[in-house]
Amino acid sequence: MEADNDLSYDQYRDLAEFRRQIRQFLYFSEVTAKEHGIEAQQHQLLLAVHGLPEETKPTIREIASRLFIQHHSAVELIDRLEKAGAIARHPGTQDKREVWVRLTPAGRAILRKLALTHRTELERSGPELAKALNSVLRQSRRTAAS
Amino acid sequence: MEADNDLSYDQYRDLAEFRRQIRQFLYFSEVTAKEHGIEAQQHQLLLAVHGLPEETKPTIREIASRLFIQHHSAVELIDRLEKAGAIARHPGTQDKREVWVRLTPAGRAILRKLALTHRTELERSGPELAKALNSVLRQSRRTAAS
DNA sequence: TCCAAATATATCGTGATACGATAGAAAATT
DNA sequence: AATTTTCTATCGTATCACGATATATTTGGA
Repeated sequence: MEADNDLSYDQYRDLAEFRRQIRQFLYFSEVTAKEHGIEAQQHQLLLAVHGLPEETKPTIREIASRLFIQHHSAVELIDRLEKAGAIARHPGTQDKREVWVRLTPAGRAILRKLALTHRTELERSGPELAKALNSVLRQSRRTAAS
Repeated sequence: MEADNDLSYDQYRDLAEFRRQIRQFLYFSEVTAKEHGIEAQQHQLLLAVHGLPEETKPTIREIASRLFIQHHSAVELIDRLEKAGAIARHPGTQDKREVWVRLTPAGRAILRKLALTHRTELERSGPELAKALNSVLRQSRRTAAS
C-alpha cells in the first residue's frame, strides 16, 4: 500500500512553500484590487470576461464555468460589479433567457490598471513561484522512482 | 508615459489563462479539503503549521503572518479547527501570552491524505500552470524589449 | 520598583463570497 | 400542447477576512 505512505518533512515543506507563494500572489492581488475599488473575485470576473475567446458568448453560465463557481455565485458577483459600474448586463437578443455581460469603459480602465500591475508583480515573483512548483514536482518524481 | 499603455488582447488572454490555472488548482483543493471534512483555509493552516521550520514557534501570530491574514482571522480559523478536532491549543510556558498550535493525530491524518492527493494533482496540472506562467512572462519580456 | 508602552490573543459586528434549495421565464423536445 | 431542459435570479446559511475593541502578559523606562 505505497499510496498510503506518509510524505517526508521536506515534501511537506515544499508543498507549504508552494502554497505560500500562491497565497502571497493572491494577497497582492486582493490588496491591489481593493486599492482600485473592487474585490479580488470581481477582478477575476472582469479578467475572465475580457480574456474570453472572441467566438464565446459572455453569458453568466459561461463566466461561472470559467471561474469554477456556481452560476448563482456569478450572478451575485455581477450584481456587485454592476452596482460598482464596472460591467453592464445586456439581455440576450436571440435567446432571451441569456444575459450577456460586458465591461463598461470604467470597468475596462480598472482592469487595464490591474493587468499592468499584476504583470509587474509576476515579473518579480513569478520565478520564485515556478521554483517552488518545481521543487514539489522534483520531490514527487524522486518518490515515484524509489 | 509608456507605463500607461494598454496591454494587447494576447496579454489579457495569457493573464486570464494563468489565473484560470491557479483557480482550477484552488478549486480542486477546496473540493478535496471538504471531502475530508475541513475547509480549504483550514487545510492551508494545517499545512503551514506542519511545514514550519523546526526552530520556529507555532504561535498564532507566526501562522497568521505565513497565511497573509490578520491575527484575529487566524484565531477564528483555529477556533473552527479546534472544534473539528484537527488541532489543539497549548498555552505558552515561557511567555504566557502565547498560544502554541499543534496538529492532533486526527489533524495529521487529514493533512497526510490531502498532501498526497495534492501532490498527485500537481503532477497532473503543474506543467500546465508553469506553461501559463511562462506565457505571461514571455509576453512581458517582449513588451519590455520593444 | 512601578507604571506606561508594546505584544499576543480573543471577541464583536460587518461585508464579501460561495453554496444549496428554490423559483420563474424562455427555449427545446416529445 | 405539454413536458423537460436551460438560463438567470432570489433567499437563507456558513466560512472567511476585516476593523475596532478588549484583556492578559511582558518589556522598558522613570
